[in-house]
Amino acid sequence: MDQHRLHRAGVARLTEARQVLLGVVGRAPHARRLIEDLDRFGTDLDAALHRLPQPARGRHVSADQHFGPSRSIRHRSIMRVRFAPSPTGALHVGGARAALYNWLLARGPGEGGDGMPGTFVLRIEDTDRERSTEANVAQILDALRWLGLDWDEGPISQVANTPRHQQALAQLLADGHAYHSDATAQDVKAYKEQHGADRGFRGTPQSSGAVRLRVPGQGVTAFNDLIRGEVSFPNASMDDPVIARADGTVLYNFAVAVDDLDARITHVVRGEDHISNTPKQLLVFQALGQTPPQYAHLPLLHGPDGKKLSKRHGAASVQELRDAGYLPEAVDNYIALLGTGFAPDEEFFTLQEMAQRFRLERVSKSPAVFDEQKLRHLNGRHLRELSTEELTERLERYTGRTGLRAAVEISREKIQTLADFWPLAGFLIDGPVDDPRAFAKVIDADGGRDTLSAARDALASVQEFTVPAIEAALRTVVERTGLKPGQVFQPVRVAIAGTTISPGIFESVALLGRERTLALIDAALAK
RNA sequence: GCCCCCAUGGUCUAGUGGUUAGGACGCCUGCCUUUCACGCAGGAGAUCGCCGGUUCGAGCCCGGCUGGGGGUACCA
Repeated sequence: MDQHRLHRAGVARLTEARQVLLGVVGRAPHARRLIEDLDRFGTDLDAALHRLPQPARGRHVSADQHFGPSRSIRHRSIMRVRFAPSPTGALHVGGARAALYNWLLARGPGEGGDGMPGTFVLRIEDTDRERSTEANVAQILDALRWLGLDWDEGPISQVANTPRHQQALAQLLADGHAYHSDATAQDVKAYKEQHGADRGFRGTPQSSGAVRLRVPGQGVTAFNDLIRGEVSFPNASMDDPVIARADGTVLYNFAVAVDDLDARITHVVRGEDHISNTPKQLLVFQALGQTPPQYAHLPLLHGPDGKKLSKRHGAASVQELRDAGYLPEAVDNYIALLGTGFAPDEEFFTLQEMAQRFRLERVSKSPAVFDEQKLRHLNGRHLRELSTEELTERLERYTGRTGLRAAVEISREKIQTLADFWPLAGFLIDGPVDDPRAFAKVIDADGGRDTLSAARDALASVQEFTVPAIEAALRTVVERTGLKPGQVFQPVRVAIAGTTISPGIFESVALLGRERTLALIDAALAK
């Protein structure tokens, strides 16, 4: 269709196409060749257009092996996406975001807004049998559930698909798309020293050894990344990748392609660290004679040092975030924000709202730095959205304590994470904490004890021990002494909480009750 | 080294040819006030990485450069 349009446009457009080529692919060798072709064929549109690949996304071009979005895929069926973590460790926030984006895609209004629900497939990439563990699998599933990211199919174990992998491998071996080779890493290195660093390794077929995929000597392997646009790799610079070990077990780049094919995945959305794996997988699809899915590579998440986020940057796993008292709602909201905007002037969203608004093509191309401060802020907002019942439940689960409801009620406006609760309100349940500095500064200070005992007397004579009555009594002390409110309230606070941080003082006193409050004040005065 | 990707205040983003470059986090000031937090009202902070080009006009288009990142495994 695009070719026809070009046809109609005539020769004049050829010059423009040349310009586009120059702009888009720059000085890549294959672009040079294409441009030369265009120049050589001049007005021979048919010949030139034959070489001119399908424009994708309006004006991107590619050459040779092109795997762009084809209309047949786009409109053929519902979107099938997958998240495929390898169980070699806990679920990282980077992985969590990849899972989230896939989930948003599947739960969203559908590609092109056709309203069709998508399917979210969960696959466990466990072909690295050295490092994969069952415990990690369990932990990853647990983290996904906690985040509220439910899947429609799976978890599928990649190793369970071994027979199919073997069958596909045999096929490639039989039709010459792959060959055995016992070349070692040293052999590859030596090959490059001899042929040049930008020369991909090409082995010679042998009767046994690992299996390598044949990469074409010429041309490029390109694809239209849904986030980045055209991405292309010169075939000549790619090594023939090893797709199966000498013992016959398959490797990642081969297994992924076969599994994505079998699961009829339509969109592969994953981290940018996979971008250079894509041509290898594309070549597997091609060797198998199959149409590949569309790809979208997410920018990586960085730590404050600008490097790929990892354990050394602190709370980098979902479990750690949970332990730090963050809410799944906030974690989802925050990591979704790291990479795309949902609205020009608002950032607070629920999963459902994000699913409605999420657009793959709007995802940022540049890496984002994980900023815990902002997560805290968002967490506070989500926390305040919760009903007191719900928040109490979560807090009781988090602290392992019960009977927190009343304390939660008077603390909820003052905490940003679940972890903030106990340091603020724990004294209401377990009694005052020990903070000698606060005691010295507030009670041992000039007049501290006098004020405190005046406050004690006032509280002792309150008729009904309610918040308004308590407040009235203490304010009377303020008036009578001529002190500032804080000078009266702080000693009481330190007496009952042990420290200067607590929920509202009247509320705290009321919750503790007269007996306990007076006892605590007496104890403080006696200290 | 080689292949690939990226580039708007400290951080996350909006902005696709004409804007005083918008919002959020953080920071600062004031209000509220009982500590903390919330809320409200203000403020500081960006030569839109640099240099060219196209254009009457460029953060937006093109090229080069620089910088950053990813990959470079018989790991995933």
